[in-house]
Amino acid sequence: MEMEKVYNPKDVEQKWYKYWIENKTFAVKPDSIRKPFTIVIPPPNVTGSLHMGHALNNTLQDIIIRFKKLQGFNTCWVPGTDHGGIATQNVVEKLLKKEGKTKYDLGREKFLETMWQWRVETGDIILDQLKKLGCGLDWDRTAFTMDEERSKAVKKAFIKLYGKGLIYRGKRLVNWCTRCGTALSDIEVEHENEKSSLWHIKYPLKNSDEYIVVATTRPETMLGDTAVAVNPNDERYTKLVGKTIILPLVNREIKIVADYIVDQTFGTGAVKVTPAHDATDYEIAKRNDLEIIEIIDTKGKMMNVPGKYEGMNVADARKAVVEDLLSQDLLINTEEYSHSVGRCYRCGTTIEPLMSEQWFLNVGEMSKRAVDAANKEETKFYPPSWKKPYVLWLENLRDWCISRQIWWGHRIPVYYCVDENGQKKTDCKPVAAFETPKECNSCKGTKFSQDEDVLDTWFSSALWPMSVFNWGSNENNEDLKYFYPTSVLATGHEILYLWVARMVQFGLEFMNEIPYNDIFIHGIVRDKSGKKMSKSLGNVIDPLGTMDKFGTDALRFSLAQAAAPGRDMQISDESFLAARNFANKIWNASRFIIMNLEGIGGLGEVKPSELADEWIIAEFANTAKKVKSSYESYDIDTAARELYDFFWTKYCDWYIELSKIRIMSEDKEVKKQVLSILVYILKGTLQLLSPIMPFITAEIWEFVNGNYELRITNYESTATDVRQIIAESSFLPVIARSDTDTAIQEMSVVQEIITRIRTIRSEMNISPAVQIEAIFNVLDGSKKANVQNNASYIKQLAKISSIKFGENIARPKNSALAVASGFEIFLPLEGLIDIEKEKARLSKEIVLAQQEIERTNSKLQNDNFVKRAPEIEIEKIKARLSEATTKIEKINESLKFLG
RNA sequence: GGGUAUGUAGCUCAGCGGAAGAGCAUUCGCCUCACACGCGAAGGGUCACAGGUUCAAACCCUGUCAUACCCACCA
Repeated sequence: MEMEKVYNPKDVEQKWYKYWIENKTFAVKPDSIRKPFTIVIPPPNVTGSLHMGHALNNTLQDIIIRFKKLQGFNTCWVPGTDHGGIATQNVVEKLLKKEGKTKYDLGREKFLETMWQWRVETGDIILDQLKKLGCGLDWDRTAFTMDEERSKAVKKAFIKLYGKGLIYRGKRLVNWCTRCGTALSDIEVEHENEKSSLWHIKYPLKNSDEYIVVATTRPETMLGDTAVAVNPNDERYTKLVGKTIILPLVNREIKIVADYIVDQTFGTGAVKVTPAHDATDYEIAKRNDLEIIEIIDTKGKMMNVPGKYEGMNVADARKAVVEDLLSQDLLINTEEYSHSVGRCYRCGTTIEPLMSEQWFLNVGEMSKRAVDAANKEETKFYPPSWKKPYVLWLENLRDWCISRQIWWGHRIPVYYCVDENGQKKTDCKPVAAFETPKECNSCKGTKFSQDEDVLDTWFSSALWPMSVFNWGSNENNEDLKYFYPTSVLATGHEILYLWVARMVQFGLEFMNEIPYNDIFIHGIVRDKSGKKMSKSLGNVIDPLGTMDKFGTDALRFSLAQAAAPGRDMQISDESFLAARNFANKIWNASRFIIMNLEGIGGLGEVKPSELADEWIIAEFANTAKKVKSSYESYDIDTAARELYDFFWTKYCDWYIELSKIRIMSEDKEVKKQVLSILVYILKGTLQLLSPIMPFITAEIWEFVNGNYELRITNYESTATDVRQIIAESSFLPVIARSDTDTAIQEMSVVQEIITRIRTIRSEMNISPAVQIEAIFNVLDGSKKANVQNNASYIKQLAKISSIKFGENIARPKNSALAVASGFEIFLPLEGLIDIEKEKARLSKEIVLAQQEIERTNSKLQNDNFVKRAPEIEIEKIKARLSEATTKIEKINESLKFLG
């Protein structure tokens, strides 16, 4: 079976993923010998289809999992999806709307049926797309936050917290989305700056001509004012505190109160207080024992207000109030003003703070424990800079509003004892339970109604690392014991608080143990111009399209290469193209080697026989070490770049080129010897690269091993005896050598010489077909042997016909000069040389050498440097100085010679 | 108001105490028996600015200025 000239990813990818699935390559069970390495996927919403953010997130996880597998860990990566609460309900509501229906037309039960049906039809799309990405997930463990097992976990967690008294119900000021018709938690509100106005309004004092001026961005809420507040230290208002105001338009009597929170410098220093619709005002009201009047209902309409305004929506009410104030001469001025407005993170509607009866979770103790864990480095951040904001957030956390007034989600498992008419019996205590209770504990009644609300979708997400291992049905099961705590959580920073922090809190609460040791925070994928990708901007790049066009490995490589921990990245076709070219380079280098394996009767031992061999083995050892430690610390970008550089520049451009002399050799043993090394380095590199580019490396691996007939064409499950590239503990041993540095140093001398000759060839426009002669005038005898021994390299790569060595050789006529690493190299170029060009070239080199002399001299003349710098450093500088001096000397001689 | 990052070649980014690097783009030469998705070579940078520490700073410290994101009870 021949390899194609250009790598064609499509067939290869399909074949291999199918093979992995059919052979259960990623299926895993607890194992008493091997250590586990576990990741739970950040479950994408069932609404979603794969976007670049998912592609990045899952590529990184897959890289980590595959690397750990190679290292010998029993790796487990659990897939799944999130029911996505409000977001998902909104999608289905929109579909209904197209048919001209609302969820109320269907009713709760029918609507949920529709939702489930829709979920069954579309919910797994994203999982299939993850397969296309090549993710090594254990599909047998696929979980869904609303499946039976996960639902059990949710109920169990709720009941436990309820039993501890940490969950309570209360009427509080909450964030309300009038469109979604539900309360939201504090972090589900997104703040955005918006241009608006600051209205200055006169509030007349009772029985007086005096008035106090308040400034507000929400004039319509004045209808619900129950006080005006000033700062107790504000001398302007000291004598007004305690006085009564007649609230305009409403004619209610309200008091002027003093409260420290009022900023004297803002506006007029006097604040109207609307406790029912503003968080600050609510606190002022609590401190000052003020009445709370609700004037906006859950639909965003005015209520409990003078008839004229009753039923108006907020925006209309604002206009009306402003007009009325104006006509009564109570509006002093309107200032342009920009302030931040809260919006629903799911639909963008302006949030209305209002009083509502909700379920809350007291998170005080859990937060403290999470902070402790972070401070003790039990949860460790990559990069560490995320720790501080994380801790700060936890420390200032308020109780979590966990109830939502939607239908899609986990219904709150609280049951109320009701009478014949379905009315709640106030004397009987509500019960939290897995199922409807049989009998009321206090009145022995048998009729119950379940709480109408559902839980915040993030409540079930917070249980994910436990619930996927069936914590819900059995706390002591083997999987949970073995895989929990998981090893690392990889995610973008946008859900650090929403999800990551809460998993830690719940993990500590229920398992008494953090859910993961490492928190790997990666950046956000941006477009070419640095903008966040979004549908509305029309700048999204579809990863599926990218995979089709450039190949999955190319997509993965370009994401990996850009994924420095914590940093956002810009992605475009150019980066995919570069990665695709890399894949093709790997393919062709491998193809070249594989072609040459034919007929050599197997490979031999890896035994270096000359400098290039020593050198590439040394370089590979260095690369392998760096790459492994980079994977280890989630510096995936570094690993990718190291491999790219090593493979392309060192392996292909130098080693393969140098090996060609021996590959073409008539002597079979010589050929075999060099191919053994070529294959060893190739296989080693493929393995190190396989976490990032699993498909192409797997395919080539089989070709190299000569297994491709078996594996690729009819790989039926019987072929399991052949070790795959991604088998556990299959890292090839890295040959470390004691003389690593010597080989690298000696090689660099040869490389420098080759490069300098090539430069001359290029600048003198000498066709590659023309072989030229080189004369080496040895300046530094210690380097002679090395270069002489490797003269064939110079001949091969610099296209030199013959090399002469000598001492005190004068520059031949019409020759070009290169001074490098202890040699003066003359290239006789009779009829080819352009004397003027040569002069210009040499003059330029002199300038550079001159600068070098100045730099090094000034250092050596600095007493402090000579006294305090380490010996090695001083030696280096001296060497540089002498090299530059020789160079100038030699070039000057030549210039004189040229006339 | 507080916090966190980031400012290095035209673009995307590495480097984080001892001579400024890569890829793409540009220019020149090559269809060299693996690859034109390629090979060889060249040009291109007061490493945001100002101080400081150090024999030595793109790298450490301080401040300033940009940019991005996050948090906050900006009426």
